[in-house]
Amino acid sequence: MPEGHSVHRIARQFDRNIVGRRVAASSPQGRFADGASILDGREATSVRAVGKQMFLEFDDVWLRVHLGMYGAWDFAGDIIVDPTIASSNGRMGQTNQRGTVVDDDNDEPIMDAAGENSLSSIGAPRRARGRVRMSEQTRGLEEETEWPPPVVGQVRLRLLTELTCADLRGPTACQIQTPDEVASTIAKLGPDPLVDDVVEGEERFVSVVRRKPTAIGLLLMDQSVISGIGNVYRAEMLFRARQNPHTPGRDVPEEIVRGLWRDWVRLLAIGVEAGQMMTMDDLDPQAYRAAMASRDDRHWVYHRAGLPCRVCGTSIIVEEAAGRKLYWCPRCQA
DNA sequence: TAATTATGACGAC
DNA sequence: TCGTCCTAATTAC
Repeated sequence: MPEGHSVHRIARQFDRNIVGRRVAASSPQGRFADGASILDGREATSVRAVGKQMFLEFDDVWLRVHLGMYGAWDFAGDIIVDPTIASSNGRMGQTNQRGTVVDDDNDEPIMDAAGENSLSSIGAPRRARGRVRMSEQTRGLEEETEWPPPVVGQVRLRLLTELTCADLRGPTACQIQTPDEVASTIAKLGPDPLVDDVVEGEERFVSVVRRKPTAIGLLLMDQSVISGIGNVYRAEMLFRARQNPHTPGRDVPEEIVRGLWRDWVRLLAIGVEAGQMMTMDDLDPQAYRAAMASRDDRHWVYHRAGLPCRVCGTSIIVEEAAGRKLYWCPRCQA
């Protein structure tokens, strides 16, 4: 599910609700029993997101989590909500003070603990009043009577504070790291606009891409070249730049490469604030609303194989590239 | 009930 | 380039 924007949002949830608190850690599923026992009873001291990975610090012990293709964190309990997170769903500038929801596949509907969806206030985040549960299945918050919440499905790791429960399932990576190991993991990653200086990041990205014979469509997905881009953003960014995915990096004009980086800076920031991958922001508001209303209609090319290109009408094509589906318009991106 | 799918990444050839 | 791992929802039969 997650590309970079989701991971930064999840890190903010940890910052609000877990950091600064002691946790009871367990592995209901059993596959992270050793790691959980190391974390159990410790206080979370900080959290970092870099690209698609999150690092949660417990003093000198770090937890590294990579959600992979279908990993997810579910939060339950009394949850302090980041006002900027809560202000998504087309209601930018408003603050839902009672609750929010984690990513579902494509967006994050907002509801509060009472099932309403229109609370608004500006200011510091407040604690949810009732006991609530956020999940992807329910797409909202619902009253929770049991505490701690019953374990549902394959929970690799459960972190429980007095108020909050965070359940991790399906991660592709979940491990304990030393500070050195964290540093080494991060050192292997390409620039992340929300972590690195954007000017330095641009230079790093441009110099690598402009040296490589590898197709630009592959380079954008390469986490050592640029952090946080996944299959959806890859396809959308290439369309926005009208770039052929097969052009070798070194043959892509420098200004286009710089444009790709700057587009990622913009899209990531928007994605983090909005809680969804907004890649059609250059559409006019009405067309945009119409596009967003339909679930299958919110991208330029992603998941649109066989459908007419929104710009030129040509059939969007899909091909397999390094085991992933690559969507693009053969005419606009000739 | 089984097959298919997914916004990822790794290691073996 | 292929197989493999991780999980759950959706679709097909």
